[in-house]
Amino acid sequence: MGSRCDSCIVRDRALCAALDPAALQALGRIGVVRRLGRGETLSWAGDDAPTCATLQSGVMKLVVVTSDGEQAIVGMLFPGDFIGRPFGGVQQQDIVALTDVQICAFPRAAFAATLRDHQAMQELLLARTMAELDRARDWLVRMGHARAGERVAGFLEDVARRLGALGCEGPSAVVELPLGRGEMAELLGLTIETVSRQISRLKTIGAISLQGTRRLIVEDPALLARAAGR
Amino acid sequence: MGSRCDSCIVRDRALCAALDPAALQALGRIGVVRRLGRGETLSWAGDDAPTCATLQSGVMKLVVVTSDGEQAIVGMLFPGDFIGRPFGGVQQQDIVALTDVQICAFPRAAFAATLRDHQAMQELLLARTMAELDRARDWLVRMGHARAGERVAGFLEDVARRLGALGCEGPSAVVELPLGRGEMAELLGLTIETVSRQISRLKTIGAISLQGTRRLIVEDPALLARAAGR
DNA sequence: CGATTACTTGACACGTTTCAAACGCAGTGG
DNA sequence: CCACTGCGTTTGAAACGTGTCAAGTAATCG
Repeated sequence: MGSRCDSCIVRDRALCAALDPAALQALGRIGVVRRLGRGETLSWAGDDAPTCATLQSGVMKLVVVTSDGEQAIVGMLFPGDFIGRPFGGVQQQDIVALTDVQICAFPRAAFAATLRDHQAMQELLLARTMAELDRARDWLVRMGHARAGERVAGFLEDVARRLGALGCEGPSAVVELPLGRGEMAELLGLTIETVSRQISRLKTIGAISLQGTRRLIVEDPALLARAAGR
Repeated sequence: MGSRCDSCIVRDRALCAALDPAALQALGRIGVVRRLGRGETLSWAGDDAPTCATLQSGVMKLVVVTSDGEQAIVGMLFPGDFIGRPFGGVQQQDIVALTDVQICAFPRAAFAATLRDHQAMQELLLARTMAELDRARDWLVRMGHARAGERVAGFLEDVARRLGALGCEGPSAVVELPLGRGEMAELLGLTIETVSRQISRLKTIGAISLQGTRRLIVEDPALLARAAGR
């Protein structure tokens, strides 16, 4: 374990450590900081997506509209994550800010050129994309085999960890949930009502508590993990 | 085992078209053909996976063992698909042959070196990995929001298409299913019984018929697509 | 403060799982 | 050739969990 795990700081450090300064400088020259407010859409599914970017702060979601008109969230982006298709291909999802976010945007052609000049960066991007694939497959297992209670508990655990609040300072942790109940339902393939019921259940067994509806306190991480089926 | 392979990825048209002959020659020099029988495991989850490979013929599955001891199939590999982690990272799934298969295996270090020498190949691999990610996310939507009937119909449609039998010759098509009912259940997050019932239902409405239990005939592709919810 | 939105809780219907049994087919030995 | 056995598949009945519909409560914003 060690220091603050998995938070954006360490992720950035991993990126920095793996890259030589020249590569970072090259990126800096073509990058532009952009801010989006909560709810704003960075790009739409089917767009030619002329920009790539890295997420610097905040949380975003990847959304697809299903054939029956419902929205399904197929992924979340946390600080340090990469956005875009440097070598072509169409982004299949809308990318929407769940909180106020700050990104560093790169024109696609320029970003691709920078990748070509800096092997290590391209290799890192490939390794990350494969890691993302593993994460998507983990969710696939969850969606296929986990009951509602396990999905909700697993999601809360995941968010707490990826926002850096879990496993860092003592037994309990506080997180501001980036998603409302409806969005959790879209992500987990459940209904709002079921999500709400499962959260209530986690409260009654003492795994978590809430301040308002969005501030989550993980009272008993072990209990939460067990509810998630791990 | 296995012999030299001069045209390891010839079956992969897209790859060939995108790559210059020098890159293909370079791959041919380091690649070795291997065959696996149905049921054999190429590599286990957690292995350091010292080889990369492309699948030349047959079908393979990616399997994870869940915490409760069940197996879940999180992906399938068809001819032309890539296997492995050229730049490190641990393969998180078992890779098992569903049929007799033929692969072209590359030592990881040598494959990585070849990628470094041939930019276009590495870019292609990245693009493919991102496409694979999209496919995993499509399944994620299915697993989250589709009913049992839609999952089964969607799966059959997908297999028929990826094995090249659909959309090629007229209205009906014949496919040898690479998975038994139990494996379909593992893939779709259902039980054997439910899969069986849904297949029976697709027969009664005339979308498909069966010869034995594994030879599938798509009688009405449009009807099958509608049952899949598209 | 009221209006609007988001969340929670309850009762019932529906679909999937679970448990159980029957069926069909391939391989084996009488 | 047939009965027997083992395995995968199909079918049936009941239990369970989640979705649906409806109402009530808490939070947010003007």
